Amino acid sequence: MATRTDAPTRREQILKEAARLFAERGFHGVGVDEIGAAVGISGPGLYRHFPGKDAMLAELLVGISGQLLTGGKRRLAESDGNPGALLDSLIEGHIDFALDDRPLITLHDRELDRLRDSDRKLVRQLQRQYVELWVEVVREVYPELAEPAARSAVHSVFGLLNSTPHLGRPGALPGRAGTAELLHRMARGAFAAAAA
Amino acid sequence: MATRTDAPTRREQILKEAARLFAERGFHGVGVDEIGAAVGISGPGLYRHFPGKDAMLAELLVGISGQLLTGGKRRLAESDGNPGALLDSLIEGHIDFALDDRPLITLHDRELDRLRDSDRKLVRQLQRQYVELWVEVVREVYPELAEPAARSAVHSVFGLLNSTPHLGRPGALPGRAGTAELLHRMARGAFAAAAA
DNA sequence: CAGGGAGGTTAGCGCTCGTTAACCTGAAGG
DNA sequence: CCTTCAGGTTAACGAGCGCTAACCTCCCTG
Repeated sequence: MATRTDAPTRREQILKEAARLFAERGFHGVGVDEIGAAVGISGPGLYRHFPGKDAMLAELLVGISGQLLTGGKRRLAESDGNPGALLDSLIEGHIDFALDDRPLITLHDRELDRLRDSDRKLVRQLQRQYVELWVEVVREVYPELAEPAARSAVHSVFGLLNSTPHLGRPGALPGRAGTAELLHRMARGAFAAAAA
Repeated sequence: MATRTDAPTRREQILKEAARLFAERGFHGVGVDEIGAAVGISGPGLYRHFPGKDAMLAELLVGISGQLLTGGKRRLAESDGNPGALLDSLIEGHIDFALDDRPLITLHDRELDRLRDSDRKLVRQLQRQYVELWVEVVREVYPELAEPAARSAVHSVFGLLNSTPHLGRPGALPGRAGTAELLHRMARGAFAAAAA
């Protein structure tokens, strides 16, 4: 990913603050006035950048799902053919995302139902592709794992990795690197145990 | 747990349906008219049973946290001193709850912020006690695990076990027993890997 | 058999919130 | 220097929702 050095656009500011607020108090729990206030403009000014409140949520959720899938595909493409290393890479990518974008992770499985049908279908499709990518890799590493069990295991490991929002806010733990490593070990251990 | 044979009271019906609706569409996303309709009465009739919509959510969340903690304490009291068996018992109890009361599990970590301060504090306190109970048992089984890491591991395993709402709705997997066993193995494997 | 409470009903109030309308302003461009 | 337009502003509308008021109707009980 190219490192951004230029200042974020107003649109990006809005999306970031909206994500934070939606994660904190839920989509219906946040008013447009609050979102506006969070970026220094007031209420209806948002409508110069988005057609409506729903559109912000939609863009956030589609963006999340797309980013996860794109990252997964990139790691798959960069793989040297070692399934174990590829699974480690997928885990690492997911952990990075979960640790760096906690609000988005929270939204990801919490506000999907508030989307218009078309957007929801798109997000679901992206999510499914991401899961299937994992399932295939997991089954290469653990061939004795049947497909339904592998899919359940993947969903469960996502639950494990996505638990970061519930961890003490200011990394009261071993710090970011330590937390990442702990999560990584647990994910691997969970998969191994699933296949036992 | 004593098996209930008598019909559920109207109050219990309301709580059950409210839990389902809140889990599906969020607290703010559900109107009192819908909750009423779900139990065959209409809107304001609910106010014969609850002082308000907030009270329903509060009773649900306090009930969940209390049930989890009570169950955990009971298992602790019934333990024969074998920490490994006690941990298995805790895992089993949590899985039963996650599988049998999916909507409540969903609410548990999604709508806490909608509560009045006093209720939220109570729920948080119950949750904390439940976590600490697990942390102590985990550290007996894996003494090499430092306390912060153990607490993180417990939260992550909760995330793993609470992922059941994301699994295929009608147990498309190995069935309930198989799912429970898979989750159990993964939880154990995750703890073991955390301590490695 | 009167009376009262439990548990409903419908009408409607008041507030919040998403959205639109109308207007303003500063900076860029010919 | 005038125009244009991106990006704001405030006022206000309309819908939805939580909740209350007022009323109704069984059923139980003294």
